[in-house]
Amino acid sequence: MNQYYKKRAKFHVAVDCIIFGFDEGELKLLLLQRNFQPAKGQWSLMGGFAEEEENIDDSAKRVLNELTGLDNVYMKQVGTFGNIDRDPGERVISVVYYALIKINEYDRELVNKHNAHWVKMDEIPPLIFDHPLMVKQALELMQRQSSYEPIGFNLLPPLFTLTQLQTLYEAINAEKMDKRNFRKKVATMDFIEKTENIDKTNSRRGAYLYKFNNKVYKKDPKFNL
Amino acid sequence: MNQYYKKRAKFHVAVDCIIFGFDEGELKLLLLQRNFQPAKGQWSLMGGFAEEEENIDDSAKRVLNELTGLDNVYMKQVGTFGNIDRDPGERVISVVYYALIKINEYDRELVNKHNAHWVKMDEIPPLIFDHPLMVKQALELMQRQSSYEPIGFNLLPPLFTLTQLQTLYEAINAEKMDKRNFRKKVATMDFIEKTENIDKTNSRRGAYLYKFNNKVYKKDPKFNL
DNA sequence: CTAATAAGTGTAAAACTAACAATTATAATT
DNA sequence: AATTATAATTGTTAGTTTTACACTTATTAG
Repeated sequence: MNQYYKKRAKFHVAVDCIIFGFDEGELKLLLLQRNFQPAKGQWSLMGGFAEEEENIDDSAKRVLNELTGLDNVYMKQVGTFGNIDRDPGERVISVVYYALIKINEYDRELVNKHNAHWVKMDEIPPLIFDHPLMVKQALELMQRQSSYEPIGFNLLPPLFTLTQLQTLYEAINAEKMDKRNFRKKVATMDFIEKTENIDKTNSRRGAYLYKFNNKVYKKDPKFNL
Repeated sequence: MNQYYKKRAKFHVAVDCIIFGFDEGELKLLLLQRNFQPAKGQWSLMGGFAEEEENIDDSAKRVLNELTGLDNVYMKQVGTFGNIDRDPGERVISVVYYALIKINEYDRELVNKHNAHWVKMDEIPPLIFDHPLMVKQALELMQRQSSYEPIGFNLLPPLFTLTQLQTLYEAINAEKMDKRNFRKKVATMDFIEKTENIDKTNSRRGAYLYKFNNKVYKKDPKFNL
């Protein structure tokens, strides 16, 4: 070990994940009702400790994968929570990420094993430690980013109707939008492409399915909703 | 120590500061030409290790104070950089903050002692480790935040002219603005208050000095420039 | 064939943004 | 005392974007 670093304090470092999903027209979080210590029985975010030979971003991916079985998930760092007493057990510095997942794709067995549940944003139970603050900051960050980057599509299936897309953004921002104005705006974004496919799940008439074309987006990456 | 945490890896945790200042119509960073190991002689951000009994936010404040002598400085966490090899000496996880300081108020002796220098944003020398990425992210975050929160005033003296204010925002966003449009917008923000004081530093005629009234802002916190 | 339902569509007023140049107040110079 | 130089201050118009608002269409279940 280099002389220089020798007598510096070292810290436990954890990652915590705010896992967003979109289902039944509502934004939801995947939360644990902890079936393990510490704080067994209480509600918390999914988390885990960083490991010796692992980039922190990879720790977050690993922890998310442990719960959902998913890879290649959109994740974004929210920030780091480093107050001395944030974990009453011992000092732990936590790096927080939010994840956007397609709610049909996760591994139900794993989720059951961890005793995790999807909870609507407005029905979040009391959470341990500073997890409520983490959720608040993650939501605010996600709301802001979703307005100028096309990250919302990570919450939708590959093909989606315009009604689904609008409902998603209404859920994210917790406010209704005008249907005609919304569709006018979408029509200006040529990376949101109409397909020939029609979804008849929600109407007799059926609705055209659209897809997000990332290649087209990258040519002229402007987005706002 | 709690049984639960026992065999977890522990990490060195550092903070690094991107210190913004505004001087001579330009945005600048306070950077170290390191007169200490490691990487002595090279340019870097001001940084330091987190201590055992210290919130991470307070570590950042302490490190900033060690260099500038300043307290009560506006600081914002940019994010945490946790790749295994980001510090070639040994693994160090770094929590990055940006700070906005009034460029007349810092302690010149301390700054000299650390061999720190103000560098224009477009003349930043090569920096060690992942510090260039940190600077890039800090600048982007600060630019975005400065557009919707009144943080720019932290870079100005308590009394400032509209020309100064405009030049500041032009420096932050690296783009010219129209003087009349800028002033029209400022006129709509009643928390930017005209005083009776006049500054004759830059013109024979003199320019009215304005101040930012945070109390008024808090009543109706909307800002965009 | 009727009823029910979600999908799909256009227009006009209002608000905001962007582009543009002359006048004013003052101090230094002649 | 008059002239000059300089930054500060001030409005208008055209263009663009945003908002508000309601009917028609396609389809299937009954």
